[in-house]
Amino acid sequence: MSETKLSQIRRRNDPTNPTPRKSERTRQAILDAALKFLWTQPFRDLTVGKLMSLAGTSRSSFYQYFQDLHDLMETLLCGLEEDIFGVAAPWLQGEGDPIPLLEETMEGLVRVCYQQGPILRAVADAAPMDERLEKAWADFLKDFDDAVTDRIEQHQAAGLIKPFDARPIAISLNRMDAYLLIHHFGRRPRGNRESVREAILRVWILTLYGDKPLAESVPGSRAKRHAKPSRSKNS
Amino acid sequence: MSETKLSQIRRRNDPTNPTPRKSERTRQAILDAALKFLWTQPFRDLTVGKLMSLAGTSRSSFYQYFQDLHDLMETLLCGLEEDIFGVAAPWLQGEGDPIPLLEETMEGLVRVCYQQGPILRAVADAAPMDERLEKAWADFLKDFDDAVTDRIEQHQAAGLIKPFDARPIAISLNRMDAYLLIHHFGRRPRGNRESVREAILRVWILTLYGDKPLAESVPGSRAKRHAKPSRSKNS
DNA sequence: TTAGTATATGACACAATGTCAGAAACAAAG
DNA sequence: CTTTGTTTCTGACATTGTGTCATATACTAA
Repeated sequence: MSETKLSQIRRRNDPTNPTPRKSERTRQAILDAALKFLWTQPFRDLTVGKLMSLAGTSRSSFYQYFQDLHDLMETLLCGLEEDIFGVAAPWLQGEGDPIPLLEETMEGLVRVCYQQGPILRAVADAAPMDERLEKAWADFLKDFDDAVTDRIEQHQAAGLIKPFDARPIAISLNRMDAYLLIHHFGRRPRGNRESVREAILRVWILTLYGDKPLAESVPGSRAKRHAKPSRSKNS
Repeated sequence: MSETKLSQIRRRNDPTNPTPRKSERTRQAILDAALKFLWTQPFRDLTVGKLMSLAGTSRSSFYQYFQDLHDLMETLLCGLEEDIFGVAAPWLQGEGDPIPLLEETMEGLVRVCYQQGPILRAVADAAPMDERLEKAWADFLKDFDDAVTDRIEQHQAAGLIKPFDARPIAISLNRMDAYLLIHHFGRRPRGNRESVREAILRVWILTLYGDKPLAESVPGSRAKRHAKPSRSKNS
């Protein structure tokens, strides 16, 4: 008996298995349904009932896969965190002239958040309602604060950035990013990718490398922009 | 009959009335109870039942005074907004050397939030759960973004601040303030007033007036602080 | 004291959660 | 194809919290 059972378990857990277990398909259906819902409605309107009717199974089966809605959000957050740290690698870890690296990183950040904005928004919305999720969200932010702080300090040691207390600046920049990305990409209709990217990039460069001569090689930035920039008071 | 009725109403609405109406006392008791609760517990644990048992009346009477918990939070937010705009006046509207004005404003901001931190935190926590409150909170933030943006642009016109796009910087600074104030003063035990004040002030001055020689007149800052500042990596 | 209004209360209907025992679907072995 | 053991799904239930309403109680001014 034990051999048989073990082989079943082995097969079942094999990720290359061509026919994934039913449970995996259902689980994915729930995640897809959640995403679909959050593209058009805020997290506060999501209930287990609505979600599962979207996913096409009964309400109670939700609890086979997730403890509750916040647990589900935590799952989505984990995926997002990987993606974001992936695209942030150039500036956080790359070598060479930091400004092109920063451009690449922000380009990627905007791309990822443009695609997954609702997750960002929904997690931020849901976090205060659940202790665990609140912790996960705080850690997520803190990981970025730490990474950015370290990078600033490295660049300061290398003379690329003026010596100031790095952490508050890192926090400031990260909170602005979070606000802008959630605000513009958190729900449909989404804001303009290019303008968000440019706004974020401009502030980072100005804040960190502002005393250096600005490279005009920013891809996508219009040719001349030396006059007082158009006041972007659109909230 | 109409005279009698009117005089009652007049008396009742007179704020200088030595014996305020019962309803006013109850209303205040509810607000006090809410504040007391929020000093020690997060908004997510607040229910109408708990609140009213703290306030000393029955659960259902809550609804005579507020539509729901979010409506109550909105009331608390309004009070806070007044206080904050009050203390922010020096830098936002004052005349003269901007750095002492900024110091005064940040001193006041920290003082007010030290005293009312839980309101700030609870409103921020509760906002995503209610459309109206979300709007009120967004407006609250936007009012600040607007005011700071205007002030930066005025100082830019006067040559006190270098010419850059003011709004993203204003947003960045405001979001950092919100984060730090909520993080350190949003619940007990609260963080250190002085260190928060210094951190915020440093970033604002560095960001806005960074190219100017720094006045060492910051009240409360220790005499010499020219070496690399102690890395404040305490989250 | 009383009349009339203001305030407070308990009972109710409703919505959503999370659990559980049993039903149904599935997949491997005979 | 059937059997058998396991996985997955489901409806019913108990629980918690909300907001409303008719009615009871407590005020206040005359």
